[in-house]
Amino acid sequence: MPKYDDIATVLRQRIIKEKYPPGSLLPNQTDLVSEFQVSRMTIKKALDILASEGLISSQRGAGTRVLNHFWSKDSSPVDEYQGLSAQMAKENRDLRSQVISFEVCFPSEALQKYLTITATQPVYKIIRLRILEGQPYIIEHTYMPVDLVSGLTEEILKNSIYTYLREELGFQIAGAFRSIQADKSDELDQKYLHCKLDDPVLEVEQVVYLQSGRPFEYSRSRNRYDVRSYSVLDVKN
Amino acid sequence: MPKYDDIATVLRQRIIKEKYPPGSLLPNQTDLVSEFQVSRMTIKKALDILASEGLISSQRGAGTRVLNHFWSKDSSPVDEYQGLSAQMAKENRDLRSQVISFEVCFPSEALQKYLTITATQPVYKIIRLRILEGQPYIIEHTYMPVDLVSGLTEEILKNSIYTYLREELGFQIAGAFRSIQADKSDELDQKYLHCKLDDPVLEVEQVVYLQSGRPFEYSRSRNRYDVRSYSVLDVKN
DNA sequence: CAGTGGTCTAGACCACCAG
DNA sequence: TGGTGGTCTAGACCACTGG
Repeated sequence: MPKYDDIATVLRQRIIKEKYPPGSLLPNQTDLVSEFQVSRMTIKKALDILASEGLISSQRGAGTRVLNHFWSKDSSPVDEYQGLSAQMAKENRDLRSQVISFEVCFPSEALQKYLTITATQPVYKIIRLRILEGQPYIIEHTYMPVDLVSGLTEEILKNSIYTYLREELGFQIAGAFRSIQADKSDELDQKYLHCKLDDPVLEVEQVVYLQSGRPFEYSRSRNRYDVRSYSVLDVKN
Repeated sequence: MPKYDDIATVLRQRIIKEKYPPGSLLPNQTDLVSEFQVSRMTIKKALDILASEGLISSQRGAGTRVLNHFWSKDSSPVDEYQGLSAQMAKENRDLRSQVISFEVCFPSEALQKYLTITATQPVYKIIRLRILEGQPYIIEHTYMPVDLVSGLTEEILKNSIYTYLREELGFQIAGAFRSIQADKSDELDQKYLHCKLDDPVLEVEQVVYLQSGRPFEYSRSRNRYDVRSYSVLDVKN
């Protein structure tokens, strides 16, 4: 673990414990250099991490201040996605998956564009209902190219696709591009999420990329509107 | 402008023009050092920028690869918010604002928590309809502490609050915390956004912070579900 | 194993903000 | 004007990947 991560962790704790209270100035970078016995660039990197977490904000000439936050805990960060299973496991919550359908087909034109494949490269088409602590939670429509993601079984779908991809296939994920919108509920939503006819759904569309640069998943997650919201931190510079 | 920004701009252009095609390796960092005649740390910073934009992905031992994306342009990045006026002005789109109500009141308990103020500190309570190219677009419910944001007038509300805050009051914005959810439309939405009874809305809640660490705005933007979606780029490391 | 990217240093200069 | 953070260098060592 890099030094700047350790230093960021120490400083983060001080901010949380209000040793550096909201609105106050942090010690200047030269003082932090003396305290941690590292070079100033390393201190700067640690501060950059905290700034990207929205904890502090630095200004030339002035100093580095602790920001003063409220943040809601029941919102899921939209940019910390390692698969829903991993996210819920981290919070020790019981997540089950029910496979609604599991097929193979040729991709539509839109899907060809998303996954950068041709019309004749087959894709898995998976629909799963995710059940959180006994309550219907999300319907996921997932598409993956068969040549890339081989050997999927119902058994894997019932557990975690992402665990399989990481641990069995050695996938390394570079990131994802997501789009969030509201929609009217469709028949599937009503049947499985127990939405009422006029209930809206919150839909998250995503394309996920490997470190090789290849997209390997396109999915649409349809969330009950009353149980889930997404949060984003927007930090300048 | 820092050197790393210039270098990032040059490399970004090469990626866009496919001098470095999707999936290919970039020249290694030592080669880039020779080409640009800067130190390796500077090259690294330039590459970090491109990585944070989702254009490339680096791996120890292997190299730095160009990612292969498609991304939709009709989605608004959720983390590039300088106020709606500024955003639309940049795209040369005609945005008007109709003031639905403009009052002063004491804050609710929730609002006290969001804005870190007491029950007796008055706040502006503003409801505006934003009209894009003649079409009703968003209803914004905005709350700001009167002691911090002084001198608001209807005239300012009809144009851009953010321009006023930046240019007249000298506000420097550190960032914002947002939460996105779907909701059923209420009477105001139906009346002003011309939603049908069973149309959903996409709601973005946000608290915006100054560089001093103080929150100065809490707002809820209610968007017609069929005209707007938000996009997020999620990059690992 | 050679080659890659990640980290780190000890300085230096500069731009900016405050009093 | 003194103190702050932002940038930049020219090296160095290390961890990891791939053949």
